[in-house]
Amino acid sequence: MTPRRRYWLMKSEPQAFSIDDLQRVGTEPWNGVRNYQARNFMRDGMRVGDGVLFYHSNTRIPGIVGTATVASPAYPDDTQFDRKSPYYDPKATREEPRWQLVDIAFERKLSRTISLDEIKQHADELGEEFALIRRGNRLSVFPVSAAQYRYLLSLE
DNA sequence: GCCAACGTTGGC
DNA sequence: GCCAACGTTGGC
Repeated sequence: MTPRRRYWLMKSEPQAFSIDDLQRVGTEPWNGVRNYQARNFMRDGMRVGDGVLFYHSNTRIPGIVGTATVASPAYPDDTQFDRKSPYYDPKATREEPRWQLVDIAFERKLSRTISLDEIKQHADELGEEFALIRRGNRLSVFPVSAAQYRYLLSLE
């Protein structure tokens, strides 16, 4: 039996890597995640074909700008071994990698940004537990329910 | 194992 | 650029 598709939200700073960048390259290793909870979601929760809401953070109008899909199982993030990378982790070794990632494939760009501001106005429909609008939440990768995924895209 | 210091995230 | 929130580190 095919497992039910899961859904995720992934944040990226557009000046570092934007939805347009993803559209250009098609598929991208989601490197640089250095938070254990976010890593665990990628390593233990994600499966090929899962749906991803692509979110622009730390920008003039933060919000959801496109969709993508999980395109690979989790595998070690190469940047942890690279001394020249800003993501280099001296405690990680090839034998015992610490950080994992998945590949993300472009699906589509939304016709408009569904802004954080707008998302907050729909807090009731999304539920209190929706991680994006919980106070102080800084996770860059987290699960979204199928209902939340559908609802957010229905705002487009 | 506690917790102060420090670093990062990300909205504003 | 500010700063609240909060995860991580490391001394003890």
